[in-house]
Amino acid sequence: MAQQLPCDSDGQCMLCKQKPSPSQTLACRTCATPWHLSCLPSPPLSLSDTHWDCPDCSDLSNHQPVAPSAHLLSAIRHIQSDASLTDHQKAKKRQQLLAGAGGSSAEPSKTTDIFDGSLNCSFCMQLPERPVTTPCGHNFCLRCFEKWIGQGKRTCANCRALIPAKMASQPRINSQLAMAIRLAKVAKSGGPSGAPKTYHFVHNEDRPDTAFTTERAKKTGKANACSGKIFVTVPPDHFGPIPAENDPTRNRGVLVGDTWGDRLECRQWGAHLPHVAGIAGQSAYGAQSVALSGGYEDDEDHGEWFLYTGSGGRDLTGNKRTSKVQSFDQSFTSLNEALRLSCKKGFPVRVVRSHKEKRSSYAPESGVRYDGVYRIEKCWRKDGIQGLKVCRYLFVRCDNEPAPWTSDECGDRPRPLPKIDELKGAEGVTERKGDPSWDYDEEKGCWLWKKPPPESRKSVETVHKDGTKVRVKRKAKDVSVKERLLKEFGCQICRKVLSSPLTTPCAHNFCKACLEGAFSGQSFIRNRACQSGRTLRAQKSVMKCPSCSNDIADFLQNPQVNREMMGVIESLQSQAEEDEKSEESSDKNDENLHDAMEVSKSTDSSEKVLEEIKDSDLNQPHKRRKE
DNA sequence: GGGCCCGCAGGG
DNA sequence: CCCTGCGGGCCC
Repeated sequence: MAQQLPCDSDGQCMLCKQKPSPSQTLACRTCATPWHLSCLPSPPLSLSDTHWDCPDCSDLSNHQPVAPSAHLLSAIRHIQSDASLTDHQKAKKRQQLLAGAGGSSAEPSKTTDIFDGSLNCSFCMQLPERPVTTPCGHNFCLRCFEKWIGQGKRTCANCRALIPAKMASQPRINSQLAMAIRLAKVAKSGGPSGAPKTYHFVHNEDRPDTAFTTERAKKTGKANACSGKIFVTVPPDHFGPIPAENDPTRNRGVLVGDTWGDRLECRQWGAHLPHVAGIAGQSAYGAQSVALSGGYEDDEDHGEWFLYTGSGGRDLTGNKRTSKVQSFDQSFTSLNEALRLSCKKGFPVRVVRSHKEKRSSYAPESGVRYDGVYRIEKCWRKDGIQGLKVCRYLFVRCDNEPAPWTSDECGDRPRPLPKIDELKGAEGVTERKGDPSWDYDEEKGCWLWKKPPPESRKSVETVHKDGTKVRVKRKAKDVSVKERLLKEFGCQICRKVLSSPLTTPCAHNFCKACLEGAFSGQSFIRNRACQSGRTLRAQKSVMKCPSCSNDIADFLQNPQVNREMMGVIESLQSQAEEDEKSEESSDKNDENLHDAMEVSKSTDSSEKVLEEIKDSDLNQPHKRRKE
């Protein structure tokens, strides 16, 4: 092994004898020793990675009974950063690694079998649920750990090392370990031919930083900076997850667990746009996202559900942007009303958590993280901790991707509402009116828009390299719903409205039956035993997209029906039927003004549906889901 | 760590 | 145009 030496007390590298610049220096998270980046045998992927252990500390942890998956994670990171691999190859390598099969690559021969017990919770002896990791490198379930601390214990149950007071009072979930366990479970259950899941890793290194400061900004850095370019193409008032289709730079969308350094970077990827405010929304339209950043002491975080506090009531005199002290009652106006509207309609609300929330175990250790969509099940007002009225919201998670802190392989299922004690003293309790727009479909096994998402009231603005701005406006065309249904959702083989649509990675849509028919002469599902590169290539060469001739052999290996698209088609078809009925009735009663109005309303709403869908998220390769 | 206070973004 | 806002950097 190459010699490994850190910097000395003067900051000079003991290996190359040079004094590296701060940007070339990396501090170990465990012992805080600085290291010269370019003298490290295996430098971390990113400078902003604050979870880096120096070679001494990672060796140390390796000698201990439990290695907190440091090697495993660095191996995973290495695979993910290998630009020569396709996503599919990466997935395969990860599976090999996590299943303990050992890598064929020159990568660390040291692989950790996650199921060998070494990572287990010392209390329940199972793989930790919501894992927390002590500085001494032992893992526990959050619940088991809290129980232990609740008994007044302050030492590690495994090695008796002292647990830092900060960790005892406020343990934080090791979401990297949660993810590693999740991936390992997938690899194990999926077997060698298991589908490459849509789980992902965050590459900090490919995150452009284009925030800038103007002449008049007196403070340096991002304190008074202008926002950089918005990379995603969803309109600013877009509800719900941000799909791959609206992510032209990466073509992957914003995925649960994506983490950014600060609110400005989070903004650039569209997860939560305001760079100070905690709520994004419009009082007459709804709220799209919220940030949990610890700004309001009444907040209460339980991961899958949390109690959120509205904004306002603060004294901002003295040119302040935020304040700890409340000086007047909050009311359901402005942003608080926007949240209440999202509650009534059952819209999905994106949630980001910031490291600045110190009282939550579910907050990320650093930066701002996207945790998926939640619904607001109820809202009300109550007397806040400071004695004045605050608006309150019960958020419950309803995302198709698993939360960053869980090792469950699948996303949320509808869950019973938690019991909220403070509802007893609440005033103005508001609940949903009618069926929620975003809901769980038992048949399809996922969350989706049961009602069409609200039509965007804004345009998407793209800024070209030369600085010119282009506005992409929506245009309403006077075409029947039926006609446009065919146009937007027609199979590219049979030219009829898609039935059981498959969306290829190249974003072309076909009925399942049509595409299967097109390849009926060949083995449609590749033989599981035939995985050598040669066999693969031989079969690949004949499996091309009928529309664009792109190679779709990988996709055809396990094609999944685009359920979201299917849902929208169904909803549109029923809209079209309704329209037809309305037209019939209006033909009969065309002297009746009221009926005529109803017709125009109805047509209007179908138009809205189509407008929304046009710029929306459906034409993306379908993500795989658990059954 | 806590207090201060700035430009910016967006709602209305 | 004015008001609000769960940031962020700096100074102490």
